[in-house]
Amino acid sequence: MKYKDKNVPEVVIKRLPRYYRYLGECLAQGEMRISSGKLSERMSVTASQIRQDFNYFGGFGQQGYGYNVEYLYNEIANILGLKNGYKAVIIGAGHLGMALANHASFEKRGFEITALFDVDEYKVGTRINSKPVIHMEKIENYIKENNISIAILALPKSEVKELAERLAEYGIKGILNFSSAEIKTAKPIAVENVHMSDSLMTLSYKIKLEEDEHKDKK
Amino acid sequence: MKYKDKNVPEVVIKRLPRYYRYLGECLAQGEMRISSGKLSERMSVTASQIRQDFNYFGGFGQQGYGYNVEYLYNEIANILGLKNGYKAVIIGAGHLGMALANHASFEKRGFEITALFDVDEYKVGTRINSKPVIHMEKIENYIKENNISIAILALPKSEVKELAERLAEYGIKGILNFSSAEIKTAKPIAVENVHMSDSLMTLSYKIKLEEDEHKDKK
DNA sequence: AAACTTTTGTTATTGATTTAAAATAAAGTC
DNA sequence: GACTTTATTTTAAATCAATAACAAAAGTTT
Repeated sequence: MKYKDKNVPEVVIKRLPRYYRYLGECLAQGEMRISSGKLSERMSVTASQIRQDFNYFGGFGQQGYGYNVEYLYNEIANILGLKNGYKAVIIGAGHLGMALANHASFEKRGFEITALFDVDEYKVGTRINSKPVIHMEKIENYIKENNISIAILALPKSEVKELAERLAEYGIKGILNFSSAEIKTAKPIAVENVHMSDSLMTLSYKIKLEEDEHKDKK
Repeated sequence: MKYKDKNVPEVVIKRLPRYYRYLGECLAQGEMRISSGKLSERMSVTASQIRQDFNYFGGFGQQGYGYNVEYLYNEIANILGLKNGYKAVIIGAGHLGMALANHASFEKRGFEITALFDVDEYKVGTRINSKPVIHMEKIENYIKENNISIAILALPKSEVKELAERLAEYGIKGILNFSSAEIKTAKPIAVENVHMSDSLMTLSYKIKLEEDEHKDKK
């Protein structure tokens, strides 16, 4: 049975990038092998969970030896599709779009950001981190002609909903959404949200909790 | 029993900002009351979950009536600590730091961003969205004198680990971390991570899954 | 104001995820 | 080369979270 049939829980998927990052570090430090126990210590998760997680995709380790770091690293990359060379565009060349265009880690993870899109005539025609800024009206053709899989949305909430619908029609496979808008398209596509202010609110809760606990002790 | 004693699951906390956003929209549209059923339809979660979630913090609704939108909205703000007026600084005045400084939603949610910090002499002394850019060497005093609770880290991974440790010592209560570094401080403080490239990897997985399912059908 | 409807708060049930334990296989050691 | 150790795989148990069910309370209708 291939892992595709196993219906891997979303929580497990969300842990994979973290494993991947850690293994990358191990690799950079020249470590050849690692056991679930060692990995567990460093990442402060249970060894049991690590083994279980990897087993959703078929065992990559060897009893008595552990996991071969490089092999495991590559396998996770495969699972995540990082070897597929997905191409992405950034929509919105404001501060956030620019920040994302300069964000090296996307390319480090195997994604290729080919262009930015904006409606601002002053920005169109310029380059950001060597990537061209193109006018929004050209996006349909661009996506179709260049086999773009991913749209990274760095624009205001108000414009996102309508745009997402169009992008799905143009054949975009997935959206990385930085706005606080909820995306739901007629043609269902993959969506991943990065709600920055949600994270700040969650942080706020944790701080408040900490403060309250302190107060109670008095 | 106060909700603080109930040990609310993290998953529930993470849903609160989303409820909060939705209720904000309802409020803006002048809706006075809403039932868990209605909210459930709009947000595509079960009504049961909504009621259960709110009940962790004590019932805010009334049988036969539903929830008063404004009251619930304010209660969630209280739970999340959004009324506490936490002050934050952004560390790193690069593209991302600038994007965050211009990101209106932080202030809309009750946080006050008072300054940015950087080591670049060309940036120090300027203003970004009317907030001063201050040299990093002044951060300790600034945090202590201005009662800063939150540090938003928008700088490279390599600098984050050492910095986080220092910030905890200076009395920072929570860190919103935009780098891929894992933060673990001697003095334990609240940390929330926004791993942008992790999200992209998760998205990649979903796209790949979709593509593979398509292939299998053939 | 009685009957009926709505809708919460709460308890019970089901399902998912995590942790632990047992079984197994490879690696290291003497 | 047999024996011990290490560490995975696999199965089972326990914990945690989501959903469903329902009694109680409030609102609505006649």
